[in-house]
Amino acid sequence: MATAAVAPRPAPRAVRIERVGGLDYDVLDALLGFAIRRAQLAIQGSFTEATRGMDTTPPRFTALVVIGANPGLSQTVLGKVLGIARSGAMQLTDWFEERALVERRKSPNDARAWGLHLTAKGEKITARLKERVFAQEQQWTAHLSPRERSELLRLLAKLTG
Amino acid sequence: MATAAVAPRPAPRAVRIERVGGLDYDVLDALLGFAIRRAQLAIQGSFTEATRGMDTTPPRFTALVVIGANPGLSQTVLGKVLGIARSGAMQLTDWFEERALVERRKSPNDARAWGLHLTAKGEKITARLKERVFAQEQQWTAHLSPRERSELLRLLAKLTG
DNA sequence: TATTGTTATACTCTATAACTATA
DNA sequence: TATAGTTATAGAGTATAACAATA
Repeated sequence: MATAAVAPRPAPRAVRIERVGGLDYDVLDALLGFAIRRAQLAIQGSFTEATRGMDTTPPRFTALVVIGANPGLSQTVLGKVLGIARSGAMQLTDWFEERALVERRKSPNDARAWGLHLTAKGEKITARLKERVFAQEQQWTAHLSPRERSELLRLLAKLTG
Repeated sequence: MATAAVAPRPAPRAVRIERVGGLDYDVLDALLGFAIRRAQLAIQGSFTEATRGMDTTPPRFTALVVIGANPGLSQTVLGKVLGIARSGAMQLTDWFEERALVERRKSPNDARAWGLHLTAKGEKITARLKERVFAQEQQWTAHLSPRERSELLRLLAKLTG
């Protein structure tokens, strides 16, 4: 499908919300929602730094991992995993296919659906991404003891059911 | 500035990432980044439900609270609190001013800058939003014991430094 | 009828860059 | 020179709605 080389977009700047000194944050400091939002922006910044030059984003990473672990996945299910509409999952799949990371194959069970599969190149890149993302988590959670880290993971899982 | 009544946009659907049954999430389950992303989407969904009809979003809520607690705040500082560019803080301020929630007043110290202030209407709406958001947090964190909730808050704060 | 993938379209949020007026 | 606000423009990400093929 790719008719021309696609120029990788410039790396997005790492968003870092700094706490503004001398400012009254009022109720925000007591709200879990705000704390999670801050954490999300911070980790997204770390992710961007850790994967710089690899032209990826958190949803792309998630998609590659899930397709890798579930070969033959449909686009509809991919959308559900990511929490986006089918049309978005399709565009994402197009993006991967243009770069030869993912392949669409006819589903054996359902003639309407595609089954998604990583290509050899996709496997390699996914493996490299996993390494980087793990290293980044290591670094990002360096402030926490292993016990705190797993407790945080447990509490977040409990929260989202 | 408002020349015509502004139609409130339709309430955005509450995004809810459901865990897809029978799917292998591979390394994602061990990554704090993914857990936080899930939590962020979930709480954003709850926020949307809790404030339905009030035409707000998490950044808007944050802005109103911070302006309320720090009268005379400049747009530049507002942008820093939210982690967005100055131009974005300006558009947000325009949006508030069109709805008569926030007022720009000349800063006494710096003729270049505006000082932002809540109007009486803005105060009232901010107070109502705080109530709803608190009630939502209460409900959202019902799975957690008070100890777990404060531990989660502590760990997130430690994480983002 | 319902669902999969697709196309077309639109909108929100945010960024960057250049401009102005002050500092 | 640097900074606050502004303007213009652009892009990513995602949504909705309608359609064809298949279930």
